[in-house]
Amino acid sequence: MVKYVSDQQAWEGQADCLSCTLRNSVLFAGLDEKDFDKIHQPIDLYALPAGAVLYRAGDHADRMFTVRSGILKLVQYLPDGTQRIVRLLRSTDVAGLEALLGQPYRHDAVVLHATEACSLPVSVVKALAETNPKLHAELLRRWQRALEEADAWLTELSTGAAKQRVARLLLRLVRNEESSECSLFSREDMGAMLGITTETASRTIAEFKRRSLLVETEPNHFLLDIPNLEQIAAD
Amino acid sequence: MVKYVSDQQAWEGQADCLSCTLRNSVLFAGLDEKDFDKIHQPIDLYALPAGAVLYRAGDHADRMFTVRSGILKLVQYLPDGTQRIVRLLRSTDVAGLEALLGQPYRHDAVVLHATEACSLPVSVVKALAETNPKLHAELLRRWQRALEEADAWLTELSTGAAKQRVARLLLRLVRNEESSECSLFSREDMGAMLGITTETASRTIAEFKRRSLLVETEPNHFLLDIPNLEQIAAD
DNA sequence: CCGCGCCATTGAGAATTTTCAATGCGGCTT
DNA sequence: AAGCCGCATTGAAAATTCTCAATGGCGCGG
Repeated sequence: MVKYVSDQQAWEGQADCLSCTLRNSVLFAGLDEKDFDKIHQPIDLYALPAGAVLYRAGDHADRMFTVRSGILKLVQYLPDGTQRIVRLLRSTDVAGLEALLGQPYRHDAVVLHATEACSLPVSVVKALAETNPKLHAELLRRWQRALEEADAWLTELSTGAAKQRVARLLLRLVRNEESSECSLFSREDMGAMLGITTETASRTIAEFKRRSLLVETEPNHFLLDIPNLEQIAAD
Repeated sequence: MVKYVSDQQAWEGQADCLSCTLRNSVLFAGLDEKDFDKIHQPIDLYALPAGAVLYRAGDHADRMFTVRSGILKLVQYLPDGTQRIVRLLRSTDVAGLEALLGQPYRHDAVVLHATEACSLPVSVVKALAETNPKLHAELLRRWQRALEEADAWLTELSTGAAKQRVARLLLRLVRNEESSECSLFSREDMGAMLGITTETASRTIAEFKRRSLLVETEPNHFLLDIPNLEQIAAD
């Protein structure tokens, strides 16, 4: 079931940026109280279930989104309809940077794990960026981070055998986590991330489970054997 | 044979930006005479043969480069030493944007087809960008363009069968060209661009030649049968 | 409670790609 | 002129991945 952001059920109220718990790591990290006073359009907060669509490729882009929690996929399509997931967005990431350039969105942005996101009107970000050099520098860093992610997907997730790609994806998902816990996606989505078929993704995960490289604690929720997965990822 | 940019033989003198023939399409497009007067460090022009290295991943990044002609590859490495080409840079493209953020270069930048490039000291670009909003906006557009390229490599060049990928690469190389002429790279480089082996790249090109989808006019220089290649690329 | 639909899993054969080797063709050095 | 080196090409078998199909579990709506 697909829900658009405009769906009222998703709306959770207006964000209070000043007391935001992610204040220090988020796009607006460099702003102070005076800056926030300049914001005259509401910054809405949404709670979005898996499957919800933040925006679609080609849509007129009038806002950007800061992800507070959860996971989103950015999807692109080939002429023949094949879909390719080109990036994942997680806590503190920004979706829809292209809005700043007046371009339409370039991907479908779809929720994979239930997500909380703030909606930032482009006009607000533009206005603040013009007067606040910190925000401005932060925007550049965001662009660069997106680029690094894209490059990493090419080198790590689109190169080598299926087993290596799956192992690298798993490791990437737990990186920076204290535990080795990891909650996966549908096999179809995993395939679209790795440039392999759904069946190959399924077979690989199933094999990892049989080899105890993955232990399923709840449905689609796993503990990873990191050292051995690293071995596979490396070759 | 590898030549670094510092190699004196490559140096062709200082660039005269004001009378640059690419003036309107290049990073500095929005600058006027007054802006150029503010440039106190030389903008050097280099002529680089195939194989020359503009910079290496990890190098301290103190300048950016505008490509005037030729083709460069941006290369990243996997832990096991496998190389992956993540982007190609051509006329009017900018290499080394990460220098603006004070980060080291993230790729090796290596010349594939003899290249002319201008070397822009980061300090110059930074200073100009602070006072000139046009340059500033242009920088954002460059970042976005790099991101679009990276996404396109994922969806077009790292998805589907080898034949499709090769066909898409060929078409991409002649796009925006008046003729269907196209000068290729070593099979090894093509493999590294497409995530396939050197042999598969070679076999595919050889097959295309036998099928007259490619006609070799000079060594490694081809005329393309665009409609039929598009057919293959689509499926 | 039943039936249906979605999704993960698995099987089996076909197709593709990789791997390992060998060959041949310039161009360049000695 | 001979030998060498780098590179494209090709062969053949092995390995991987895809395709097409079937099965089974699970949740949800009727």
